[in-house]
Amino acid sequence: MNPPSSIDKTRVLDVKPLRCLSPVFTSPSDMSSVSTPQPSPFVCVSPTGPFPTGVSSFFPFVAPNETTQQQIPSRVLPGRCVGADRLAVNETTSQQTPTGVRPGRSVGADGVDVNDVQDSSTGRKKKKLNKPMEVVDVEPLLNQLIASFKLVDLDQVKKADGDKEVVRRILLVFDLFRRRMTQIDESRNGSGSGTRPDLIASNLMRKKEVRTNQTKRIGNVSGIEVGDIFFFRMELCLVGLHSPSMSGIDYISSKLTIDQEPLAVSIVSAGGYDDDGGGGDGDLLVYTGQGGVQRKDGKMFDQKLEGGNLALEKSLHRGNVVRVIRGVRDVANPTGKIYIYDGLYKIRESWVEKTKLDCNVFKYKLLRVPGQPEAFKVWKTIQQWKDGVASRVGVILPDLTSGAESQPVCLVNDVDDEKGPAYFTYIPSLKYSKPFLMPRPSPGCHCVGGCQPGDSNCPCIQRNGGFLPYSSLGVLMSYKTSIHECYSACLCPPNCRNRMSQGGPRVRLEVFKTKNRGWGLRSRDPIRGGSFICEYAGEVTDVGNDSGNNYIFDATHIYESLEGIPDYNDESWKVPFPLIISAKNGGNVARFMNHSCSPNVYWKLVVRESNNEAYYHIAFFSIRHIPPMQELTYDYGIDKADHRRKQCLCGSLNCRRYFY
DNA sequence: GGCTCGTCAAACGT
DNA sequence: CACGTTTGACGAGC
Repeated sequence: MNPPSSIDKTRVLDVKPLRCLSPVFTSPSDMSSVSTPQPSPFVCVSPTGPFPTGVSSFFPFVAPNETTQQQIPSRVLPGRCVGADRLAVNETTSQQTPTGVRPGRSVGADGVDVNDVQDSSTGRKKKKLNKPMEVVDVEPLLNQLIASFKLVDLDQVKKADGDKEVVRRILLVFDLFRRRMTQIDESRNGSGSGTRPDLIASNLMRKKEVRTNQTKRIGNVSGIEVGDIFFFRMELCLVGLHSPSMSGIDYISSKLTIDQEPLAVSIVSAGGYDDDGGGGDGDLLVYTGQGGVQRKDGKMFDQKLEGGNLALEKSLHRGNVVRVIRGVRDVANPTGKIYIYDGLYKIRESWVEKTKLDCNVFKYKLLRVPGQPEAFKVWKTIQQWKDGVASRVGVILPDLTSGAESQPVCLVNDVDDEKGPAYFTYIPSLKYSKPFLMPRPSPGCHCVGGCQPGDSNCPCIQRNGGFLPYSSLGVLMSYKTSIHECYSACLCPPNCRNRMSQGGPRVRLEVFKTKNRGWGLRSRDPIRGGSFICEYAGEVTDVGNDSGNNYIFDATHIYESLEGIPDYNDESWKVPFPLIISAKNGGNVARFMNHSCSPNVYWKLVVRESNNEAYYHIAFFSIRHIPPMQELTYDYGIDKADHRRKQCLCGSLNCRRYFY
């Protein structure tokens, strides 16, 4: 490890990173620079088509109830059928067992109803007093997501055998839908009602046959790479990596194999039994067979050679490979687990062991097939760095922010001998010379204990359409174009949930030297889909023709993205002025994020309002779950002027070949 | 096909 | 915070 004092940052090499942006004003003539902001209604520059002002082509996350429709009368929600189409989240349980409702579940006037939305014209509250107050009509929402991600009527081939694109879109729809249901649930019941949004989402998707890789196969599953991570068992089911919702062993039924023998296809090692994760390189796994435990009373008995145990035995004798999914505890969410696809293993031997309680259990020793990309091993290595057991090669600086961020950001180069990027000043946030003036003053909240979901009186929640935009885990749940965070006029503490982008990165990021794209950004910690990563810090500038500036974020670029969030295309453009940020002289980790045509990160507009001033910030969020050490990239968008483009080296299948 | 059963969930409460 | 409680979905097997 190099002590920071040994590095003279002013003497590091000045190498231009491969991220040359040419900011160009494409704004209409009535737009002026930041220095003289117009207190006029927001101008929506639509990049994709002539949308009428204020009307988006797609807006999936409108709460489909009457009040919302009144607020947006021009918006018709197709396929909406009150009654038959309705999904009852709590309806069945509360009606079937009206006396057996658990505490915490809102069954009446307690809690805050979703439909309890402020009427903007009268200022009065409207409350839907119909009996099924607990019913949330979420199915149309899912239908819209399925449509917008082109998953309607998947053909039989795709259902049986998927590809990377289908897998990605299915996982995206699952997580977007699940997060939105979590948001609705929290707003009604505070910390949540106990319903399982993950189960509801997967159940509905299964009914609609929005799933893939249904054909069980031995070996890798198309569209899923070794090292991919998952946060729910249901995600494994939907993409065909491991189909049982709970059981640890997946196998092909004896009816479906040629010689009537069951064959194992995948196992989940998640700590339910006394498995041995194996020391050393992490390519060994001693797996315990299933059964032998009575779930009701915890009694133990002998395991039997049937079901998954028999399938593993048969796979051993045939020498078949088995997919291994390793479950680890999620440090960021101790009640949850992360499932890592660790690739193919071969069963080497099996035996029967006596447990402490004198019961027989089956044991299977599995060895990882060599030549596969590292997956679980990466996790082990990172843990060893953390524990100080293993030292890291190529560390140039342990923290290039010099303490400006709460999490240190390591500077690493294990590729060549370059000693670091060009000198710059680390500033953690965006600098404005002048705020944007609001046409009307915007009050701060009085949530001394932090904004709480379901508090319909909180002005910050109202500005976000009646919902807190972030979950308790800090995951983005809102689909609105812009997020309105609490700011200086608010009485809530700095750790308020609605200040997510103000605390800097929460994961341990590192700036590293890529093989062919200059410096890049990645995370040592796993990142859940929808997590805040960092903002784009720098100085707001109106200099759009500084060709020597390689560190520019330009919100006036066209951001079209098929794999992004549905309303990513149009509504993100509601910046009231052409926002261009220069991070040339000063910036944060975001200035190192490279472009990709198939990115894993996207940005949203975060508005911080204080009385009649507004500050617009660019906040980056993960599009999907990102395994540790995978490079973080976003789509730089397209410059309409079509000049100064650079050759793109992102390497994705749908690469546009250039970026700006 | 309907039914039962068992299963290395996930969230919340204590 | 490790453990129990609660509510579950899925597929195998009958």
